Amino acid sequence: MFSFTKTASDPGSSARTGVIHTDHGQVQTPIFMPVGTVGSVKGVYHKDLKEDIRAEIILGNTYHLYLRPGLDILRAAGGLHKFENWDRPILTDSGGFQIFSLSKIRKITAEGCKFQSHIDGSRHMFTPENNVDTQRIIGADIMMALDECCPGDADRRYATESLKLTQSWLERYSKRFNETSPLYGYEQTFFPIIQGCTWPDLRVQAAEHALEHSKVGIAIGGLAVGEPTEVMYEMLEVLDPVIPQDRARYLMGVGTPANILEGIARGVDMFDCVMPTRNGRNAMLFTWNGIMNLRNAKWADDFSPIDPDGTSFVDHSYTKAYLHHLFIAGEMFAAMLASEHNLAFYLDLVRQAREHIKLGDFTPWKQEAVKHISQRL
RNA sequence: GUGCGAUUAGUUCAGUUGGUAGAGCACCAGAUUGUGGUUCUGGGUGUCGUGGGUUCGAGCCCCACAUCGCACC
Repeated sequence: MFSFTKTASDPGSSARTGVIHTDHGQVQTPIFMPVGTVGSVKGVYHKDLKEDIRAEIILGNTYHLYLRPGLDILRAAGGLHKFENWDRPILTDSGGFQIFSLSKIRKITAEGCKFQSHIDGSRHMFTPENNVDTQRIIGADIMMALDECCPGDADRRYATESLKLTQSWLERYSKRFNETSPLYGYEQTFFPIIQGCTWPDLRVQAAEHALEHSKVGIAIGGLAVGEPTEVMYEMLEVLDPVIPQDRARYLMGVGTPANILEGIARGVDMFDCVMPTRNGRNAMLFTWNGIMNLRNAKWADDFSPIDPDGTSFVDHSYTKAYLHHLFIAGEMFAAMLASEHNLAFYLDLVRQAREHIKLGDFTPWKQEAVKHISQRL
């Protein structure tokens, strides 16, 4: 039975721990979910993802998987889990964000969203109904509702109209979800998404509506899309008391290590972000001591381990000088090592957060940690 | 040996009728938040082969030399 159970809470903040039960196993929260857009966490073996990084759940993306390899292949493969050989939980984003960020030519109507493929320009349409069907075929444990991601600098009028559309799509999505069944023998659930841009009253209204369609969890979307970080935190503080304690809260697309700890302090349980992998491929490494750009010339002759405090085997097997060399040489191994390190760090980050919540000293621990992890090395 | 051509940033090259130099890549930095192995922003790092000459002024015109390339004895 799909469920979320809160297991402990921090006395000094809204931070809490919990467990999500799925047919593919449990997920301890707070959790960070590595992003595996097209059915792979770029450059990382599944073996390492499980044993070294200790990922408990990964993402897939409906927009990308729908375009490639396409629904026929995914159905024939028996769903994404079998296709990519991942037996732990998967969450799929609906593709609403990609339509917002990738497609130059898109037309949003009450019916749905027409868009052109970024690959070949072919024309497609997502509706709440076919988006449910598509995510059924992909077979994610957690499906995300189709929404419109409102830009961070949108005006009130746009945000209001956008929210109305997201809400009507949610009702149709929910209806379709309840009329259909999983295709592969394990249970699926879906998370509605709270929009409302940066207006507290819109956010509250969005949350109350979304909660009507929430069973296990609920997502907070439309943040970290251009608004100041402080505004993002304010929105989380507005939503925290509105969302019942028995729902998993997922802050979509966030963020930096500091963002994650601050999000946890404001009651968020789940995070995903391309930052550890995409920025990792671009030589940015996150550590407990701060952020390094391994392309910088100053690492060229630093023969110390990549990260003496790191939990990944790569942290102790290779030196900064070597990784610097690989980046300058354009070797794909550089991207692999950096991705592995960063994901291991992100998972260690939330693991330690969980431990300190259980110990009851999360708040002072977090304040100290944020100082260190944010500085530039 | 002779003739022709070349020589400008790390590299490949551009450089107006003479007014102390630019571009791509590389390099050096910064950005990146529900991923197109990206993308964007900023930075010029130079004894214009060497030495003379003409000129108010030479990367550019003239002479010599050096090096490289091609062709021909």
